[in-house]
Amino acid sequence: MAEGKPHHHGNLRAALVEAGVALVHRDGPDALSIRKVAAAAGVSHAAPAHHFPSLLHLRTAIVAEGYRRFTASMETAIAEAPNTPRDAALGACLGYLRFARANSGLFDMMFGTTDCIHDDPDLRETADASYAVLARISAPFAGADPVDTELAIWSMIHGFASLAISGNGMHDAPDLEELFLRIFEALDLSAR
Amino acid sequence: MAEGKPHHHGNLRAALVEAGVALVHRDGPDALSIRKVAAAAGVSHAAPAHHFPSLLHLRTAIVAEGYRRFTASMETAIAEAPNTPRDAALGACLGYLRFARANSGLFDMMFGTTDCIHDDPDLRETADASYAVLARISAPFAGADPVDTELAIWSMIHGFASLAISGNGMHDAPDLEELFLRIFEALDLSAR
DNA sequence: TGTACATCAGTGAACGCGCGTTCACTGATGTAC
DNA sequence: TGTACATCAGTGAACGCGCGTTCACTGATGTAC
Repeated sequence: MAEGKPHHHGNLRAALVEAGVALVHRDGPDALSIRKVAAAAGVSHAAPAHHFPSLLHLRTAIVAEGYRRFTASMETAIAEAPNTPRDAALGACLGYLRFARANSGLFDMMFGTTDCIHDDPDLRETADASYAVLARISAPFAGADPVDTELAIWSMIHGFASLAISGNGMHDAPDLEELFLRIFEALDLSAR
Repeated sequence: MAEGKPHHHGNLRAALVEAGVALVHRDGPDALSIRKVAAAAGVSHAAPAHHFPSLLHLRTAIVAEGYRRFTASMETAIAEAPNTPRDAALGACLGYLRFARANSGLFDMMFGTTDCIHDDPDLRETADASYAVLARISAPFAGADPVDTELAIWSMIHGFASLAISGNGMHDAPDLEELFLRIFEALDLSAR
């Protein structure tokens, strides 16, 4: 009995984060509250205080979990098409886009103005892991300054994904991934 | 006396929008409330109800005002460098970036998950005017499908601006506009 | 094996706060006559 | 020019709500002996 249900609930902390992710998914970032999350996890509204000193801490943990899933989404898509550096870069972008579309509320918390504890070790670590994926797939195309290439690819997919989930500019696109493939062509990667 | 102070306050509606823009600028989109905006405009908290039936209406008016300033920012930057189609496109992007950096809260409301009355005629009109600027500067580079080119430029500058104001990826950049100039190079515009 | 105890996760009541909205009102404005 | 009146913007009190947080508590767990 070294693990699993060590006390009453059995890892309430993880259950709260999970409930928070679900709540943000359903009702958006602004709907997140300690009381709703506690209710969704089936505990009293005072219970979360034992795991998160404040709402800010809970939000931070949820955003960190977002980065974990974000990284996983990119890695999965990269693994599906690993043939060439270009395929890998495109794969990462498609993983990026899929995560944003499937988790728009979380995506908005991660990259919007929602404030978190930016010093939080877990948040730093999970966010850095996501950035590392982008740096890795950009490396083969690096010019004089690798950051330029990273930012070019990152800006393009981030902008596309953001616009897609906010409903701007692509109202009638039948297939967003197909559309992005064409947009991606406009990036002159090999020349750098 | 056909205009100016027609009744008590003298265009309280505009004053509330202005106060709302200032509040969002100082404290972010989540800080926006009818009561704070009324206080900032120097009226009682019940006064706004005569001009905005609900908070959603006020928010919508603020976002519409955001699009007005956004369009103006792009037009100003385009007018400063009108020599070539490429200069115009780059100018629009710099106007885009400057607006985002100077009005990050408003920018977030315009393109984030903040909900508005999307049917509102004023919002539709002001948002369409912004999109029209992007379509105009993209037109000279259009390939088979003009939307592809618009979206490529738009995704790139939108992503860059979003990442810049959220503090991701460009922590140590001394000059963001200079950095964007280099990123913009990666867009293969003439070839399309 | 049994007992006393420290630990700690979760409870439920209570707090004060800011919020959107409602409502009867006041008083200034502009107009009809 | 003066008077009665309709209009309407703004007031201040009141409402009910959901919120984060605090606090004394309960009761289960795990451990020392």
